[in-house]
Amino acid sequence: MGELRILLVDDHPVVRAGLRAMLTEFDDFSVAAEAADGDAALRELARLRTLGDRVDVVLMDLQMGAGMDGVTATAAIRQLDAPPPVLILTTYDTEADILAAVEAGASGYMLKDAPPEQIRQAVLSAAAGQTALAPKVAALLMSRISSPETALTPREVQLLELLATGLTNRAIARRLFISEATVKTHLVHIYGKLGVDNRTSAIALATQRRIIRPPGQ
Amino acid sequence: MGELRILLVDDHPVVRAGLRAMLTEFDDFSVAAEAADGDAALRELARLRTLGDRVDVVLMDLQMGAGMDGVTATAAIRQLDAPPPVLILTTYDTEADILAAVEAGASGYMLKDAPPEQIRQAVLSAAAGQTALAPKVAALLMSRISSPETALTPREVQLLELLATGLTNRAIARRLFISEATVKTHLVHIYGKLGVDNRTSAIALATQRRIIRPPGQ
DNA sequence: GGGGCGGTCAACCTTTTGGTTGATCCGCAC
DNA sequence: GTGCGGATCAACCAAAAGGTTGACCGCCCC
Repeated sequence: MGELRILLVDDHPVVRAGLRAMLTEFDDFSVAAEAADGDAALRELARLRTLGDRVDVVLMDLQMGAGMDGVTATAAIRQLDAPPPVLILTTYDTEADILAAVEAGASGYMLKDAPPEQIRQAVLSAAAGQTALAPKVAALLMSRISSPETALTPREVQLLELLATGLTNRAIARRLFISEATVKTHLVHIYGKLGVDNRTSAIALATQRRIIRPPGQ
Repeated sequence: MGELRILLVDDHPVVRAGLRAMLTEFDDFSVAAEAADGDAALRELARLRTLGDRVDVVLMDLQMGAGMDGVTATAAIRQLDAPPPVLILTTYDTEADILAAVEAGASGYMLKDAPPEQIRQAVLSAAAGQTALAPKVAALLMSRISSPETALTPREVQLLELLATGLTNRAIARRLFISEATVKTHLVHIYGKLGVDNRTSAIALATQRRIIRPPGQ
């Protein structure tokens, strides 16, 4: 089938240059186009299609400084006719990121610290319509489906979000029109599920796991 | 003086490949060696020196998955005889990172989302013994010295970082080999400067103002 | 050598938070 | 209709955090 045509999506010029160098070192890949965010990726994809140009794999970062993020872009790409497979290549292996990416239709999830050969193999797998997961990612998914009892309820997540803005129990109670006692009850449940025993580590852990956004967007 | 010899230190093979490609595209730079963490960087530096090989600039990431982190490595390099200038190239522009790097003896602080030309210029400046700061970093430092009464001291920033990881006062005290009383004193000062009155809002505000990185990143 | 500042510590008190037990109400599933 | 889980609330106690006052030391600067 000749060389594989790749669309690189990453907001860092350094990373794009690295992927380009790494993939084209052996000549089974070529870079069809580059984009710095999701919007640009969609534009490039549309442009290439009108040119009759092929894209076999989209290599997509998740964290994009500005513009459309990787998950949204992935979902948008999968809405197209005969969409190319999207392989996520990112820095973080957090639960929420992975779940969101898979739900959006990604066909793989690799980490940037992977050795070049692993990344090349993943691109090949994606192009062949197979899925490719980094070992760490696969392990995390397995451990998660085996322990659903620690999932937070929507109300608990809402509490956690207010907690992270720095509100006291009383302030949270007023905000939600419930009593302080109820807030405390929710917090105890949250701490139990997260395996912590105070609000700051709850915030730290929930931020790490991408259950909530870091304070300040 | 011929081409500049550079030591690349970054835990991501992709990023190293990108920097290599980006810097050697025009032939005023050449890569003397690469390292995936601080320990390896020191080893490479020693090895190159015994070979009589020159290193004009060390290009260093701060967040290194395993091994010695960038700040520690920078400090160690600056302890050497006739140390090469160390240019930090990282993802985050938070006050804590910047202060720590400058204190460790870094001669510049660039962000990975910078355009290639800016990075090349920064490397040239560093090699010439000048300092090179990304515009965002420079702006942050300026705003800091223009309002010194509300500026946090390095020690206070350090406390704030530990605070954000979810540690209790006692745990912070043990970590820093000081008493709990001292921790509380620092916290009162921090709250006063930030205009808050509890630890969670201090974390929220400090994250928003990019004084510290969001927990777990 | 005096003054300011950052960092350290102690004692004391108030407020907030954490943890437990037990209870009511509601919606949904079997 | 019985049972279960989520959400609500109260009372109580223990622990942690917040706030104040005052103190000492080392360092740099004028």
